[in-house]
This record gives sequence, C-alpha cells and structure tokens, in this order.
Amino acid sequence: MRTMRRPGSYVCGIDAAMDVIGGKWKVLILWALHERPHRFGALRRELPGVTEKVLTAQLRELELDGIVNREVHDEVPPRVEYSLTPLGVSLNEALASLGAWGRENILGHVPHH
Amino acid sequence: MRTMRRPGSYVCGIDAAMDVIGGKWKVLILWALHERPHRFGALRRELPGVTEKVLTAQLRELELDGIVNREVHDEVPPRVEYSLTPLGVSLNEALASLGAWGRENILGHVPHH
DNA sequence: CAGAATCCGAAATGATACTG
DNA sequence: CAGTATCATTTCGGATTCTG
Repeated sequence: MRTMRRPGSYVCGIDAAMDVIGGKWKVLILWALHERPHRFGALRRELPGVTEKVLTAQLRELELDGIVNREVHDEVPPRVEYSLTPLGVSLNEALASLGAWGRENILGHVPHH
Repeated sequence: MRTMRRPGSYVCGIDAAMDVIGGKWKVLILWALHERPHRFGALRRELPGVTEKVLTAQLRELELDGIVNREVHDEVPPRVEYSLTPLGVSLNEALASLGAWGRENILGHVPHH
C-alpha cells in the first residue's frame, strides 16, 4: 500500500493499523514469518505471484514500521533472514480475531489451516 | 481498493477480511456507522477529504459484502440512511483488538479515539 | 542469493460539473 | 439531498534486466 505514514492524520487506531498492514502481501508476509524466520527466497516461494521488487518493497515498509527484522549474514552466497519483531508478534496476535471473522464469514467455514 | 472478490484465492481468513476492509475509507465508514446510522451527507462530513463519488463507491462495496445496509426513504428531499448489518457489527467487533493495537503502538498512547 | 534499476499497465482515488 | 457522469491523476503492483 502507500509508502508513507501520515502522522497525526489518523482518526483512530484502526486506520493507523490499516496503514501498516494495507499492502497487498503484508498480512501474508506476517503470517509466513509468524511460523518461522524466512530467507528472502523462501519467503518468495511462499507467496505465489509476488515479484522480487514488490516483495522487497513490502518488506522495507514493514521494516520501517518496526514489524519485521532484517538480518544480513555476511557470507557468500549472501543470506538475509527476515523475522518478526516483538511488535510484529503483537500485531499478529491483534489480527487473530479478524482472521477468525474472515474464516467464518467470508471463506465459509473452511476447517482452518 | 480493489472492487471484486477473488473467491477461492484466499490463503487465510485474514486476507479474506482484508479484501473487505481494504478500501481507503472503509474502516472509517465502519467506525462512523458503529456509533449510529448516518445519512449520506452526514457521513461525508465525518470523513474529511472524501469525495461523493468515492464515498458512494466504498458504500456500494460494503453493501455488496453485506456489511452496511442502505435504506431509502421515499421522501422529498430524498433521505438515505446507512447503517451496519449484523455482519458489519461483528466485523467491527473483530476489528477491536486491531484498533487497540494501533492506538497503543502507532498513535503513541493517545488516550482514546 | 538477494537485491537494485527501469519501464510499464491497471486499479484506486480524486476534481468537477451535472441531475432527479 | 443524494447521488451520476466524465475526466484526470496518483499509487500500486508487475515484468524485465542487471549486479555485488
């Protein structure tokens, strides 16, 4: 979604939060990282259809928002690991009830996953 | 945000829910209607910066998703009232924890909305 | 491997004017 | 009042190519 915060323009906590998770792939990134840290390529394979550029951009925004942590290991070949920060973990928890709502009301009672 | 559902393409409940509330003004609309039903003009005044066209479009999408109810009163001058459906009420409740997260972590401990 | 750079198209949003 | 119609713009996301 849009790149930059609009500090002070938020009307309530919900639209502030929406600004953080509004990107097309962000909740899926959160969800993947929730299970375990991922390397760039692994993350990419878990998000079918995302391009490198867009994935990079979304990760950068999440990084700026303090949601994901980017750790560069100085090796060859390069290795970069993405993981959730404590803030990211708390965001994921806050998303739980919304996820339940979506499962029950949009997906139509799919078992779970 | 995007207008049409992508049935079956959802990976989890969260991105299904995101598809419903992803429009730029939707959570603000939900929030306004959560307090009381609104007429079109009243809603517009509560969302500074929204244009009639965009507000109409977002309301139509929420209507199609079963979130808001549109009630036309046959009077002159015309009166149209928007309110939350039971599904909309439940969505708002599901958004509560996300809103709390945003208030605490993005807005920076603002007393409340 | 993990990206940066560039070009591009589609979609979402917006401004303005008009209408039943 | 509550929209619709048109036109313009912005923003986002994607394809492709190149690099340390």
